[in-house]
Amino acid sequence: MSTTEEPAPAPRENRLDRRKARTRAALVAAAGRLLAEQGRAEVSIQEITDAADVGFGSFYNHFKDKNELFDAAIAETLAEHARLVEQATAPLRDPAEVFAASLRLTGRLRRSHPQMARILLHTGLPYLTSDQGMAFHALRDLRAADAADRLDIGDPQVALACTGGALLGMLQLLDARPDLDVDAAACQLAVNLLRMFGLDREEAHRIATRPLPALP
Amino acid sequence: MSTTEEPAPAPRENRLDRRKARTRAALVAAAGRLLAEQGRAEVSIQEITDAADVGFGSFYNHFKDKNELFDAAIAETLAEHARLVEQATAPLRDPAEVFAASLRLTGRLRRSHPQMARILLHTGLPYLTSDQGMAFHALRDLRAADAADRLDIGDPQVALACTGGALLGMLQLLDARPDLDVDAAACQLAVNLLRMFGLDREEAHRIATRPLPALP
DNA sequence: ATTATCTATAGATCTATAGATAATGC
DNA sequence: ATTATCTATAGATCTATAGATAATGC
Repeated sequence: MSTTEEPAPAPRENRLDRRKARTRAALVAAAGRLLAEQGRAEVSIQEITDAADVGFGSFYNHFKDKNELFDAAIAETLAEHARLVEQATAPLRDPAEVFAASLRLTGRLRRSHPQMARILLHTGLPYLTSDQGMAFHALRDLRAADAADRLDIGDPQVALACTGGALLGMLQLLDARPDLDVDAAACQLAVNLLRMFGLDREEAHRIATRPLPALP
Repeated sequence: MSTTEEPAPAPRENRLDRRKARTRAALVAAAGRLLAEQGRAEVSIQEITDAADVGFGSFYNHFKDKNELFDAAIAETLAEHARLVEQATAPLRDPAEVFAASLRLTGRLRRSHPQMARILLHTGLPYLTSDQGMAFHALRDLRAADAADRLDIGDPQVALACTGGALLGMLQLLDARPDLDVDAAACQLAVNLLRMFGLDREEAHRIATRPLPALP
């Protein structure tokens, strides 16, 4: 309403703001932990606030309802996953290798970041058609590899659905069969998808067994 | 306890049994319809019995709780799907074509059997590691094609996870984007997976565009 | 003085059962 | 007489809010 646009309210973060942020973060973290073990419906707000060590009523200072919190927890997990893969694959030059390494790293989450793996798995399929995080980056990588003539992906949307679906199928397999060799399975997933997009068996295998950049 | 084993109690199905079976079937059918639209947690037992036009209390004559009913509804859907694909692919001789046709038919469920497609999608990933229905048949088909040297599937468990996951990813894509060409997408799914298992692009395309047997 | 947190509780579900009613068996 | 179904309800959640308490700002 004022004629001059407020340049920045400059809310000058104070201790109160930090305390509020801590409470919110505790709720989001607790929701993430619980979400890795159970479905949304099985968890009550009371359980979440208990796990976060926060008063029950405080919940409503931060979230309208349970879904809003779970959505925040999932968004955070997806962003963390994207950041992690992004960083680890940054040094790679070959687009096909970026693609393969992203798949292998995500398959290995089962060991390196079990909670994240569980949350990706339970969030699952609906996320493949959203345009945030993993799906967005995967589509970008696929297009890049196609443009560089390293992969032949056909319809990008179908390619993304197949890639993301196969990846989730693998996370499900690793979750259900804890005895499987995670690295070997992740490697075979990458081989399979490289072949899907036109590489021959030997080249796919070569690319999928290159040393994997360490996670941050 | 009796020394002679009862050969068959021969319960001689009477009208009472048939009425009971009808009530049960009405509950299962209603659960299927509701499950295609909403998650288990969002549906109350009252809603189910209303949709089935059955008294609330009757529910407990047939099921211990809501999950038991939903499990029955899902099991029935999966069995129906398996039967449908099984029948339609029975005349085919080439194992690679059986594989491709199964995928295409399932992708097309979106149009031919929308409720079934929704239920498969929502049941989703957990089902890939169970040993009933779809997963079981797909694994059998994959092994057969591998044994006949038509496909090169590598580790069967990984191959199944990739196949089932990609299929579910495609069902999700078709569900989220109703404007897509179902047939074209289903065909491309089949091409992608045939390539994953060693066929070259042209042969994959040829097999994936053969006339599809009609659904029963 | 303000703001976030906490405790306690009312109200809204939803489930599971008890008891009455209707349908079928014999 | 038996069995399934239906209606009604008690008891067990679980959510959302009101009001009290504690922490910080100024």
